[in-house]
Amino acid sequence: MRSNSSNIRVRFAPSPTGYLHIGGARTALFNWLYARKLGGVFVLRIEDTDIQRSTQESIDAIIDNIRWLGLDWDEGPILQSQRFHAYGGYAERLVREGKAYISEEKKGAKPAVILKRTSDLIVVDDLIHGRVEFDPEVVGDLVLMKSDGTPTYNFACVVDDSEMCITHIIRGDDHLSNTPKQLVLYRALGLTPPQFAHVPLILGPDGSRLSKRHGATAVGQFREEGILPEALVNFLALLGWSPGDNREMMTLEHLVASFSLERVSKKSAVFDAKKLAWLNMQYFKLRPTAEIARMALPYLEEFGVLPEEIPLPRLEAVVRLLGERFRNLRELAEKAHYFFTRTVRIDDTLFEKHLQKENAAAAIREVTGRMRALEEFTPESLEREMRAVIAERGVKAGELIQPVRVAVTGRTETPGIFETMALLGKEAVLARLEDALGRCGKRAAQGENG
RNA sequence: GGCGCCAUCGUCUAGUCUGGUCUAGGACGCCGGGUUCUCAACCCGGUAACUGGGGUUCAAAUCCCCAUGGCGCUACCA
Repeated sequence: MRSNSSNIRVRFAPSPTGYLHIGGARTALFNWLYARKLGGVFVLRIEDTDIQRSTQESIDAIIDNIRWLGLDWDEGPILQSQRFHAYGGYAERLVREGKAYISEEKKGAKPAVILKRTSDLIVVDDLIHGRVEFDPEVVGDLVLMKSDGTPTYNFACVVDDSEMCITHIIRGDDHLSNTPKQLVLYRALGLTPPQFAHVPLILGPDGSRLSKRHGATAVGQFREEGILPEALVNFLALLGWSPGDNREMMTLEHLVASFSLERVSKKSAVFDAKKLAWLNMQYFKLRPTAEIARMALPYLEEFGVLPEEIPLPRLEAVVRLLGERFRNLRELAEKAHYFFTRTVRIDDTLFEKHLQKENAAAAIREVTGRMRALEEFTPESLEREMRAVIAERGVKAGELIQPVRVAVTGRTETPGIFETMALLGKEAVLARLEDALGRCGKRAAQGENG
């Protein structure tokens, strides 16, 4: 546990009924930033009172992803299910004091404990929204303990937050309507409520609350795509908050230094995947090549390249050559895998367009010959030979380079062709050029016969 | 339906509290140009917003009211 200079205590309390969501991650981040900024304590509490839907797998995944984001906690994880004993006493006390009553016996089930309604105006003093008033009638009678003997969410939440001495509850806007219920509970229990800060929701591009139908929404999915944690954290921080000085790229340290609840927006924010992609690219620029190469290894597998067929130094050279041509690791693998395969596949339309053109075969045949004679297979020597052929035939550079690019890589967009071929190596380049020439010949023969 | 929250470029936002310096700034995206063997990256340029209507005021993106719209909550789920 780290030393704390304030008595601020915040918590992140996910319910383990699924994976860690983008919205949850941002709530966790804001809580963490607040605690770290003010020297407070960050508590991780797992709200697993819904035993039907809560799973251990989900708990593990949530914890794993919080760590991956670079966040840590000072206390917990505390499982609510381990605290079932704590709630009954409070409920009994409220009954004893005449503030709650026991529901009518339903056959076969235990009676529920229900808090009687109050008539006092309920005022939420929200750190982000300011003063919000609620008619106590919207709360009505409140179930505390359900017929199955477990506490309701709002009751467990209040008891836990109080016992854990939580001073600030930072959570999603969707809970603002829950707050009057909790306030009523604090009042009934004679407890001082914590400060509330309701942060805006994260929306999908269509303006409705972000959900699965908008595509990737779980932290784990972004992780799998090859999004860097620092990029995701940075992006999330900018959703509903800004430093106010036009800064875009910020590390966790920067965020801690400049974070404040006063600068959190009231307006919900639309998740912009393109901006995330851009940020991710920016962060890739800051990562050492060797590190990126190591991270890319498993992604190459998805393209049928076995990790043992990938010498790390060679992969590093590929990553270096790729430069800024990828926005996530999956994209990197997609643009790198042809460096590791024996042959390339060129689909018909591509072949048609670039290799069936007038004189393409003849030109390729000529460069192939020149390359075969090359002692040194370097970007310089390759460029020299290619340029010679280009000059000789009086064509534009692209007219030779594009067909060669397609023949050698199977795609129209690659890093510089000379560097690409040099890295591919003489043997592979010649083999691929000859494959292409063979296919040209076959096509030509077919054309003549048919 | 009831209750609540919110409202600046397509998007994230600065500016609103403490009216004038805002002919509204930055970023992503998009469009155009440069560079160039393609694609990126990079550099230059451009596009584009104060939801509407009433007030208050010498002055309103900023304060007030109403309307409209969007979202959220309306469980013995969390």
